[in-house]
Amino acid sequence: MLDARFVRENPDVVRKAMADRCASWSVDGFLELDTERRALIGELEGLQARRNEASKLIGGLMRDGKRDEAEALKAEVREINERISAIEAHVEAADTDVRNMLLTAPNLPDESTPFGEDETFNPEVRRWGTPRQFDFEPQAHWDLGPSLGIIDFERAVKLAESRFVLLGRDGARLNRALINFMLDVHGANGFVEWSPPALANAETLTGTGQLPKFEEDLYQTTDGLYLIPTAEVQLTNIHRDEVLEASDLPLRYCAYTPCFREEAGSAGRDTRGMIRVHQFDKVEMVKFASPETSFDELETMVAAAEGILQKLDLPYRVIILCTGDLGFSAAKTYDLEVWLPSYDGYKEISSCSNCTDFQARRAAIKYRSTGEFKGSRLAHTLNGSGLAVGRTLAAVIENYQNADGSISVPAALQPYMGGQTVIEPPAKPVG
RNA sequence: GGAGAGCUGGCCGAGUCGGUCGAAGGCGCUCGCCUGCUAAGCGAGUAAGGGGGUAAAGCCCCCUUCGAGGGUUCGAAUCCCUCGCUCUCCGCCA
Repeated sequence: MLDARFVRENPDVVRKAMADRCASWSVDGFLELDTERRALIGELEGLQARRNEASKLIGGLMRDGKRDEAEALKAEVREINERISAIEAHVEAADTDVRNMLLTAPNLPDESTPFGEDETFNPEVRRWGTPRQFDFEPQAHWDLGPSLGIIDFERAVKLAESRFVLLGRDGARLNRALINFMLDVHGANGFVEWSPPALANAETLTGTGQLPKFEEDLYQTTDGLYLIPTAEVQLTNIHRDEVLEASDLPLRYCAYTPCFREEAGSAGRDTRGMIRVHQFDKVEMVKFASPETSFDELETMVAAAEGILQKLDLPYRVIILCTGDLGFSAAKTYDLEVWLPSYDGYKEISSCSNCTDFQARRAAIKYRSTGEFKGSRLAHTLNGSGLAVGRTLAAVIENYQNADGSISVPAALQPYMGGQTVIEPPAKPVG
């Protein structure tokens, strides 16, 4: 959420930010609602002040036994109250209008976020590793997985519907190995591990920005809870309505959770394999930082995500999202894209963002510092995948495949696979 | 699911025959004093959100908030109703 006062005082800055984002949020529409709201509040508070004053007088008159004068005042206050309740309804409506509008405004891009209309303008920052040259025709994971008996798309449809995945045998074990490996690496880097609920309430999802604007992307339960689309939601909201100590910052958290997404509006995209599915595993990182250090923390968060890919020896590149491609809550975002032979290109596997005070304002996440400043300030929140496990699994399968249809287990994962070094094709066809 | 107790400021915790209570006291914190150092001690200050005033930092005025919402009243942390959450006991259960 943007600061209403900032929008009021810097309309041109916000206008430019929205234009850069190709967002349709109307600054003028907001200013109009905001002005109306403040006028109504002024009117209401004037009446309330008079009522409070009169009530105090009544108290004194009653004590002094001046009943008649008190009764006259009471009658006056009754009248004031009628006017107050009439205006209150208007103020409430104006409050709701302003808040709703503010809740649908995306974050302001940081000045270091490059301008661009869409993803084709995202500049590449760096590459790591070299895509492997195969001396045989490499298979896509959606072919290789089923033939190895470690991914079963057809039965997943039977169990749920399309865009779900059933992992089996060494596929399930490899998936679990990846989760444990990622958590261990992040833990060694100082990220505190959590295991949060997979369901979240509306307030939580509003705090991180999924609600109210993106409800159609979420699975909702019959009693009003939502399946989390990412652990970012829970990790960030851990400190909702809290005041942190500056000396504790930055806080570095991580968690493994399943993630659930409706993928509304992406019909026809990435239809094959486990790249875009309704449920996937992810290890997520979240940081709480002071405004002074948050952009440095973003760099080290990207490095932490890169560390996983490097240890797995998977080629990748880092891009920075331009203004037109930036997510709703983010001021600056780096994407990590892993090399996928089946796509003959790089595919997003991690997204690391600094949301500055945008989520903190929604979720009331503050920090205080004795001596440095009075009161409390909004913290900055950051989040990043470290990494999307399903896509990592697909990348491992494709990049580590051998001519005989087997898969080598990356060295970093072997300790998590009981020392196993290769996943072999089954002796007889998988049934 | 049944019964009971509770939900107050950064934290703990007073506060019910409704008024001067945004709220005693304590802890913590800030500033100052004192003390070879430290600890202890002394004094003052210290909730959040919103609206307005001032050129502006400071500052000043006002409104709202004692789990949430509604009601009674001139006036509610205090009375009534509904809901949520926490705790204890019972039942059930991975």
